[in-house]
Amino acid sequence: MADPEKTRRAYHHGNLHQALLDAAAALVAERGPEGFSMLDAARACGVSASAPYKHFTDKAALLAELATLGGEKLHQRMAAAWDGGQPEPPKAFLRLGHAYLAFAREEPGYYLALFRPGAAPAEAPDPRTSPLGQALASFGVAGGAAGTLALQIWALSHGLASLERSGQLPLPAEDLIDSGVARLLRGLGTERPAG
Amino acid sequence: MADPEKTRRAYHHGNLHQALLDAAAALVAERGPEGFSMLDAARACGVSASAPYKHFTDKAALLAELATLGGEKLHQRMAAAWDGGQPEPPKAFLRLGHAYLAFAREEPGYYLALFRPGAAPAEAPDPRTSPLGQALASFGVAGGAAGTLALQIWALSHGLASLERSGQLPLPAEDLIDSGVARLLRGLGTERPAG
DNA sequence: TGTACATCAGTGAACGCGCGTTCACTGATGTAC
DNA sequence: TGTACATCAGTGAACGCGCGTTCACTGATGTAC
Repeated sequence: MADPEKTRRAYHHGNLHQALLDAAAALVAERGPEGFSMLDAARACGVSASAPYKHFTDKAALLAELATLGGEKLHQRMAAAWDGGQPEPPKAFLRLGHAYLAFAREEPGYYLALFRPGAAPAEAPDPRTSPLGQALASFGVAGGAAGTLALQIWALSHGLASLERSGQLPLPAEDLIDSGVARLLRGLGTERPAG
Repeated sequence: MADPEKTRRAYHHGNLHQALLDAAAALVAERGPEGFSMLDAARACGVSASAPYKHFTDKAALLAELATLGGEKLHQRMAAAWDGGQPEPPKAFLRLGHAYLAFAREEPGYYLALFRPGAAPAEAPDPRTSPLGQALASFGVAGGAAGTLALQIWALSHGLASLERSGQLPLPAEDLIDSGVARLLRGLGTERPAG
């Protein structure tokens, strides 16, 4: 809500652009990606209904920027969690899953905007530069198996985050992702080549 | 659109109730759970704007019934796919995952209504009577492991269906769920008891 | 330091629109006798 | 079979509302000299 670092730049409102994004994220978190209005966002910033149009051409443009920022935030969290695989890849791998869950939990507005139905997520990130891709590579998983395993881990994380959000997980998501990723990795290890 | 079996009962409109649900499912599939309006649904049925209120007290009531029906449809598909584990559990297990994906694909309106953010999904179904619970039991998976594995498979299926819906799956969801479930099962098999 | 000017973030009134919902009504159907 | 009546699904006009967006404006800030 109050970011003292930024209020210093008090030109007129200050950073209405960022304030609107923050307000929109909060509203999306509360009421879903379609349940927010430009007027709500303006009100939350203490600004007139037309002010947002000085910063976003459109409601759609605001939502799109929210999604873009969400993608960046998620990537940053994942990269920080992987941290080059320190101190050892298995530990870092577990941090990756936790980072995904934490993002969905702590930034629900950005998370929902990013995965809102109909949001084109720019392009799929290059798996080799993504934290998950690096993690798998450092485990010696390569080729087709790396691709399928990465997608399965992603889907598992995403599914757990979604089910947790809708209150349908009777067990802690962290435990489930830890043991799930471990099972996927161990299952891959004992795979017959022709499977 | 035209279900000849049902048009026979042509009392006034016929089955406006069901027609409205069908129309709403189609609209939700197109524009998301919040992107549909009662007027759209009424228009799609060729009926005045106030007619729906003879069948649903509310827009929320219509959405809630859509979600309830979605839950039943999903359960029916899963039960039919499991089919008592015939002809052998591993084969039937694969059908389970495919049934989940098929539901999300073929009934997107019901699927989205069922998992819409903020939709309270009645109560969680009893795992022992759910097709997934039966399947795990017939594999000899029981106790804590059955619970975590069931949730992991559910999350994996749900995540894959979601990612496919938003066009982020570069590989066929069926292949990923088959190999993912196999890996989870194999990984569970080689688990140390203390893990 | 002081003045003149350009910039541009924010105002507030206004618009047209579609929505959810209500209400008194109409007219087709089903039922009792 | 025929008549009288109750039921209730659907009508259409109307309401108040919040929304997205526009537009001419104002007034604070930054810049040039």
